[in-house]
Amino acid sequence: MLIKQASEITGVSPDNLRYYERIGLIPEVPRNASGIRDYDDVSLSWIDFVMRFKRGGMPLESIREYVQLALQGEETKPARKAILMESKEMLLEKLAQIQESLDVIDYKLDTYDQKCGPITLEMVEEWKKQRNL
Amino acid sequence: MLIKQASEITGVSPDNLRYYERIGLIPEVPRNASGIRDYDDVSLSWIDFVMRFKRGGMPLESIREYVQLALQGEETKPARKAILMESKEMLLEKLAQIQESLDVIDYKLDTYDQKCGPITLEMVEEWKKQRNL
DNA sequence: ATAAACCCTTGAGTCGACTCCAGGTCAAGA
DNA sequence: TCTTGACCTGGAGTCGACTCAAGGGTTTAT
Repeated sequence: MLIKQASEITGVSPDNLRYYERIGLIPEVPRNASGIRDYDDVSLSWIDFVMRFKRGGMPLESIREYVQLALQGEETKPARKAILMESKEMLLEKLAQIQESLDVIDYKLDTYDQKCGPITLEMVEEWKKQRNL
Repeated sequence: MLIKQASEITGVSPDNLRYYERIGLIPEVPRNASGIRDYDDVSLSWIDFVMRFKRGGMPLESIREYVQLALQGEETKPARKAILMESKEMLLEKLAQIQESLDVIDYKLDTYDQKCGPITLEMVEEWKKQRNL
């Protein structure tokens, strides 16, 4: 399968697919006789795997590290497990922060008619009270 | 309160506080007679407010837009409400994506001893089955 | 056999979000 | 008074993650 089709399936631009391969974020894709990339199911599943982490907000460097370890074989399992556990922590943290942002938004939306203006001293007091400061 | 203390309270570096003010992400902070920033509760609550959005992953430009509207008064309420609702959508989307990343990680961790190696064709098949592809 | 629509690599450019620096002001203590 | 340390501005530099462009090869349809 050519890069264009792989791009349509994965939603990643051809330029980006080549870029990700260049920096080792995804393993090298098989080539045909003329050196043109020929994506197969394995290539696609790597992209799918990697993009889930990327969309979760993980830095490409961490994902790259994981992928490179995976390509090196069995003896890198402990290192990979460590990365996964670290990443999980990071994502849980992110989840909590997004939840906090959502809380602020819902608060603003709920009390929209009263509270959407510039912040005033009274609002600050109310704010503090709500957070026990 | 001097910038250093404001920095300690908010966890945002002084350089960054000045930068955020420069780009209009937070409103101008009051100054003392010699032109030195003098943070008060209102300044701090703006920073707190803005940082919640930022930590949620919202682009600074969107936050800036909201803050600038809020500074312009009552007649910008509808626009601000729209931004909040848009942001909420975006954050919910992010939440879902992070949840997906976490699912992948948990899957990998659960079946660690069997599945942590390079991706194989059998794994691709299992993968597809699990996602009904 | 020529054009159109793909593909390739390498390297440069862009953009958001910092981060640092030079050169200068100001306030408090020895 | 002089040093020390924290502050100021404006601008340049950095970094991650793209994104584009130049220059060239290949395959397919007409």
